[in-house]
Amino acid sequence: MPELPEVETIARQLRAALVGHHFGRAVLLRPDVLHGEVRGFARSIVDRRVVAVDRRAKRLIITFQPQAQLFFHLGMSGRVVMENVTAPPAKHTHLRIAIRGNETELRFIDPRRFGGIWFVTKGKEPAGRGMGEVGPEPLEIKLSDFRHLLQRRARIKSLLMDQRRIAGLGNIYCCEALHRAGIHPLTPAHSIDSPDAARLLREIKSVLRHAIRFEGSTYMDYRGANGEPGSFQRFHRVYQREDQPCLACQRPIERIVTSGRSTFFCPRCQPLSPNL
DNA sequence: CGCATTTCCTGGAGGC
DNA sequence: TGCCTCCAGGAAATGC
Repeated sequence: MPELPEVETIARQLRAALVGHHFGRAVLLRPDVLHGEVRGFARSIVDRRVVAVDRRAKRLIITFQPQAQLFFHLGMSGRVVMENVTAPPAKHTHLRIAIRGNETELRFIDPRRFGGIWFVTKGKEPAGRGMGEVGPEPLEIKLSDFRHLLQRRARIKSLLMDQRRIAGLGNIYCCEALHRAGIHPLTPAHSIDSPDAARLLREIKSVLRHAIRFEGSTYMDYRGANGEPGSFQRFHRVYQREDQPCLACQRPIERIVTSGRSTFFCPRCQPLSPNL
């Protein structure tokens, strides 16, 4: 489940591998993963020089000359990896792009196909499922703006998961940040007081930076662009730890479902205020 | 407005 | 061993 730290890791690795290089031949094995200006895609990108690789929200953006971009959304099981051209492609490899004068190629692999690729030119914005409007970056948002975000009735976990409000957080890092901040996931956002809001934002930033340092969390599918798993799962305090003791207080971690998602928390460290 | 439900999709887990 | 069913889950559409 690639969230902000996982996509950031892939972006950094791809940046090192791609910037300054030219795309070679592209082979789209599964055309329905490609959106945007689909017509003539392979012809459009061949021989173009990559000038930047960025991340915005959970999206990976490859920019190349002149005036064209590839957006990747990895969904649940998507991977973007650099592999040797002679290595047999994994099952569910949907796109391969050769790199000129290089033995590695870029491969997009996505078994569950919740992810996708968007190709746009002339500064146009991609649109459609997975490419909707997204809120501010959590590592850049100011405390005053974050406080403003919390002025709604929604439960804090649902709000943090809503990409239109704040970008890049998914199930893992929402659960982890809420535990570290001592806030119950079902707390109405507007009832979080000012010091707790500051604490929550601090913990969000801290857990994201820490996770980036450890190249993300690999629970099942996630791999970096170099094929290596992340190791931040070692530091998970609640995610996927149902019935295991809280690392702070020993109470068993509980799992509930909210907004259709598994949500893990410690009932002692994250009490739900009874007067709500 | 906010939340639950459904849809997309596959691999893995559990039942028998 | 193998078949079947169920389930997770990011995002968005739909219903209440």
